[in-house]
Amino acid sequence: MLDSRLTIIDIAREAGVSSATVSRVLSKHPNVSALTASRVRAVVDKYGYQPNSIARGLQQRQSHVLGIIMPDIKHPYYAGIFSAAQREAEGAGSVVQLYRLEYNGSVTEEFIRRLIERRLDGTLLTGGFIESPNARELPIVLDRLRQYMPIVTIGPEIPGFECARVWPDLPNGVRRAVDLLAELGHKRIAFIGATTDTRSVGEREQGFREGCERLGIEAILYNESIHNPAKGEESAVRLLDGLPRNRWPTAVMVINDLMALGVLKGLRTLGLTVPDDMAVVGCDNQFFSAFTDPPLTTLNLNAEELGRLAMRQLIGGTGDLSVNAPEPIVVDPGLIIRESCGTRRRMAQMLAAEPALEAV
Amino acid sequence: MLDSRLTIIDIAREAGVSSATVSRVLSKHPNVSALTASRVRAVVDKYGYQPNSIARGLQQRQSHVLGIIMPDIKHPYYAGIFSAAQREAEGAGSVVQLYRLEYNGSVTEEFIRRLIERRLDGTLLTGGFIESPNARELPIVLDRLRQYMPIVTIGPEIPGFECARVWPDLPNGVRRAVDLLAELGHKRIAFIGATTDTRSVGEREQGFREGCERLGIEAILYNESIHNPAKGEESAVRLLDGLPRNRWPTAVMVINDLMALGVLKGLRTLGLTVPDDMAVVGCDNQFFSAFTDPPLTTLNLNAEELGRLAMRQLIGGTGDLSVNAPEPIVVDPGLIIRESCGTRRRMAQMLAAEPALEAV
DNA sequence: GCACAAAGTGTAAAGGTTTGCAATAGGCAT
DNA sequence: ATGCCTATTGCAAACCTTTACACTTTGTGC
Repeated sequence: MLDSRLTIIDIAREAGVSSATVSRVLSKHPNVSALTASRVRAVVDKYGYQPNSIARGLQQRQSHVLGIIMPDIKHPYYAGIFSAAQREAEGAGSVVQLYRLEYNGSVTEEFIRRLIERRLDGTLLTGGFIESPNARELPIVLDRLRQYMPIVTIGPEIPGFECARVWPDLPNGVRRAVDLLAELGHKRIAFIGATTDTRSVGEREQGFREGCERLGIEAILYNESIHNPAKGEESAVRLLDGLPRNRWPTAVMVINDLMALGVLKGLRTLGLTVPDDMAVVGCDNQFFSAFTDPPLTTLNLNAEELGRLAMRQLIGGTGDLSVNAPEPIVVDPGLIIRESCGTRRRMAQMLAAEPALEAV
Repeated sequence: MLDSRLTIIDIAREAGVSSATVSRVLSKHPNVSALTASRVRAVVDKYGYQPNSIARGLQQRQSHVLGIIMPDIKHPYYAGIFSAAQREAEGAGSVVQLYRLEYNGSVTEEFIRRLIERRLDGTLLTGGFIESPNARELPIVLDRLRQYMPIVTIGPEIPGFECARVWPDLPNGVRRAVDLLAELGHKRIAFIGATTDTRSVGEREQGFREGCERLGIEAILYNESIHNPAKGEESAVRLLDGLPRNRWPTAVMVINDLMALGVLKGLRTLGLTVPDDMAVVGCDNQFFSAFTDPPLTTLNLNAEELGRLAMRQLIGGTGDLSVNAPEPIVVDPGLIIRESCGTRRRMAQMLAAEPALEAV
């Protein structure tokens, strides 16, 4: 770890100029003669000198580092956001740091302390913790954070805290899925995975209720706050076991694809065929969803689009305190129609009628 | 963004002490009286002062930032590594930054420049780009990077570059899977997804060959360098189409679970039943793998374990240039036996015989 | 009372850049 | 020649901490 100690002053001395000049050469400042520039660059190359971005950060009072707060990078939804956000930041010459905050965690003073300390240029915030309906002190803590850096969130509005925001319009997406099922002739639809824990789940449920109500469809809500395959399997079985045969739904919407995977398995063990005995619609469009048996109709939340747009806002300075919170950017989930929801023929008709639907 | 300008000197003035004392209070230096400490802390709290870690980093010549270089955070394997590494770093008071480097990218001067500039405390390196057999200049570039910071890699050895390393022992894992298939009576096994692109694939293939050879099993290699579900489906069909019925394998190993998902689908469309007509074994143990139809027998690469161990090395300073490269830490992939490889009865016997096998 | 140690605190330098301002030099019109 | 303008460069302060060193108190053992 030798030449890491090489400073701009060493380069300046060697090139016979002042450190100011070297700095100007390196940051492509116009006011420097071509001759000097080339001489400086030669010395820089000769020693392989790399400017110290920490010192630069101190001087410029910006770190070119952006923080991303999310619960679980292993979840493909968050991974998609993170990936796209990182790419966007990279394009702007910045780098991203991940700050993990568990699903059920809360944004404490101590937590934001870590962010402030780092003097980040901004923070992108997403995950269940900003959706908890009983996070009373959340707006206060976030206000404090905002004194130090711009904030952009991905998700539903945080009551009492206005900021730049990108919003996946889940109510609309789910409503659209309900529309599809109605078109396919379903009159009684179940919703698996309802919970009051987080608002983005609440939004799906809300979209479901509204969609059903509007079309006069009987809505059956099945509560389950853990949304994994195992619980999906269990839920499917319990839901149907708990109903007399003549009250069974003919279609189920599942809160996410992971859980839908389990639902498919549960239905299979009950001897039901999807979609003939029961249509299934998921939510998330995970990469395995096109390869379930049968392939899963689902909502595409456009995680990468969300991440890209949010990061773009952050970099563009829209998250700045001094600017009034702009209207949220709405990202409409696309409905991805595969086989789990009904016949190919019907699909083809739908696609012809509404080109907005995506088929994959 | 007001009080972000508050410095340690302001606090010192307000508390009637010197900045040195404030610094000592904040970094819990012992030589400071309880009285002074409490007075300083009161002022700190009153103004909500947060030390500037950039200035600290400059002074201490360490950033408490660690870099992670990997191709694709959306891939669950890398997400697992990243997640565990982040957690480990967080525990040590550091933070991680993601530097993306595409699967087929190469570690250029320009790329490491970005890392050096940031004065990271260390780098964790993993992904296909360090496995490319024709990356001639890789050791040179990495040597340069190492002059600035410790490096730990996850994966096979990089020829010509010694460093701390965590290695998922794929040959052994695959060999073990072959053993299992042999035990189950298979005499002809295909391997789908062979390629010469990256060495970690090569390692799997090598393990497969060796395993088969040792047991006198006929090995059929099917080359395909793209490892996604669609290619899996196609590969399964082509493999079997290309062989006379009496030369068909009775089992296939697939390079990863994602591709195996497609293989399952391909076999289904061919009218074959898994595992009765054809046993299938994947590799990765992705979270959907327990919910395919039938559930997939697979190798668990222990991504999180890999990430944790690598980061621990990095933090522990084992990646330091001055230390000779230690023996690599070997992580043995666990064989996860589900239904896609054969009968439950046989499984139970296996499990009883070798407790090292994991069942999920 | 004295020598000495220990504890607590302050001073100032250092860490590596960037940048406002001043200085210099050269070009050009007068 | 003179004065002015512009292009180029250097000087030095500022960014905000940490820490080696020095100094002052206070306490202890004799």
